[in-house]
Amino acid sequence: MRRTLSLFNTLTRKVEPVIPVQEGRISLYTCGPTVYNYAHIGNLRTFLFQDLLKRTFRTAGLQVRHCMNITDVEDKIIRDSQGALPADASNDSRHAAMKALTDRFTAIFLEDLDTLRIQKADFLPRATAYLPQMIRLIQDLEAKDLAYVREGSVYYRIAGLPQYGCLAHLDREGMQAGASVDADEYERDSVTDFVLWKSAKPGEPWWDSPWGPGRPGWHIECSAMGLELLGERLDIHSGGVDLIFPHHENEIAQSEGSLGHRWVNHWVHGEFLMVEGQKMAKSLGNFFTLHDLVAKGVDPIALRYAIQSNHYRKVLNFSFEGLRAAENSLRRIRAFRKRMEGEGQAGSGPWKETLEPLARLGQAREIFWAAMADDLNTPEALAAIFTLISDLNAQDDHVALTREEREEVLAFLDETDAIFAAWPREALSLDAEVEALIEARRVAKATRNWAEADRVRDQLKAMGIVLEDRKDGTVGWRRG
RNA sequence: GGCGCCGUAGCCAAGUGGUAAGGCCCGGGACUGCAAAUCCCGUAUGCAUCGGUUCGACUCCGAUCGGCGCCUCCA
Repeated sequence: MRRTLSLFNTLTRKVEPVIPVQEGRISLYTCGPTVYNYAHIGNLRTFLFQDLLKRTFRTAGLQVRHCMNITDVEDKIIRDSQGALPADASNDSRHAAMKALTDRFTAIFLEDLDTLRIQKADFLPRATAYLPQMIRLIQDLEAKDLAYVREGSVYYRIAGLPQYGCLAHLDREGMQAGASVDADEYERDSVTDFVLWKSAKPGEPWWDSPWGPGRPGWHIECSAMGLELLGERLDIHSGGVDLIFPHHENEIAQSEGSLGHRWVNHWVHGEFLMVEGQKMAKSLGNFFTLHDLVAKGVDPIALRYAIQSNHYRKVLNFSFEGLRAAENSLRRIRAFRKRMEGEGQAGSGPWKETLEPLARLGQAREIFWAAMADDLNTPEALAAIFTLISDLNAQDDHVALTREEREEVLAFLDETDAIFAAWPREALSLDAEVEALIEARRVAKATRNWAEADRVRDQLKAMGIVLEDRKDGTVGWRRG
């Protein structure tokens, strides 16, 4: 079945249902990384939120065409890649140096996505592969008198677009007051006009263009690639809140200036992440990349859960205590899954409120989806899972669920895991060594050799296998 | 100066006009050889503060205090 989801739209500042332009198919553009360094957990929060968004739509029965750009030409990339080159280095060698840096960090970024079980976009275009499209778009804006040339650079004339400021909800006067003047862009008609094409300065890699050697401005790549790969009417465009202005406002100016009509229906932005109550900053020593945390022994999936269990539009305070809570919460869900995979134990007397497990499950599923459909309310959706677990655990203690009921519950866990990717089905088989140890412990226990039984149990625990003795004498296990 | 957000138990957090979901942690009990897992019981007379509206407010309005964001590169 296909469900309709609602999301907060930055354009209107209201939660609105997402009605795809093409029924059942969502086009999604998300602003990707600038690949000049390791992604930090703040960046990754945004990508994790977008993964949640995408997986929720897919699990809700919609197709999603997702495009995420890889920004591989930009000031910081140039700064970090050109330092070792001589002043008279050729343009080819400058490009090669830039590409070496961006190739390296693109690969690392893609690994990070895998580590966090973030599904890769259907399109991952690199900006440098779309120069012709960007140049064409700028020419089109020029033809429409929305762009002008100054000394080899091209600027967007925001005075030409009435709706400029609609996304950030800024009026022109307010912008004038706050705008600062970039020293080397003083030649613009208005300080709030932004650059579409930057003329090359000495020491920078460049491309040929109708305006001479230069490189694209930051905003133009998203418009050009979004238009090229997803089309003239996008359902959703997303990024971090910091991109609302100027980046997304400028994307709207470029795309809608060229198209002459609305480009994106739903703008969705994820909030920031703080660390232990403070803004994340290298100077505060609280700046973490995924690699830093993994090196500290953090389970990346616990990080995924810690981030996704908070609402995406609220500032998230990352902490190691929160990470621990996430690990423990996951343990509870996974233990429940394991229990449902096994058989029920003999009941121990009457239970005060016998449930109809399938009805209870259906109720949990509805609450879960109502919460997710309401602007991705993950705290409430997860609460529906936890109360279900609590009720069914209690039920199963007294009147064991049938095999069929257990399978239905597992199907719901699969369904929710398709979104959260944190409690997957795991291989039921164990390797021979573990099997042998479990048997050795069973024998020791049967002969009341408690010391040996405990020793083997500890040994297994060190190997990541936790044993659980059941009432009927059998022994269960789980990874922990 | 302009625009906007947030303040709910030790920690995280939902709710947003009808009398406080959920998770983590913690205490007591059951089960167990001991554990683990699980179950049962308990844990905010109160939702930053002070006023107001209302039969009734954590939820609406106003003020105050505290924290944060954007207006400039930034997830």
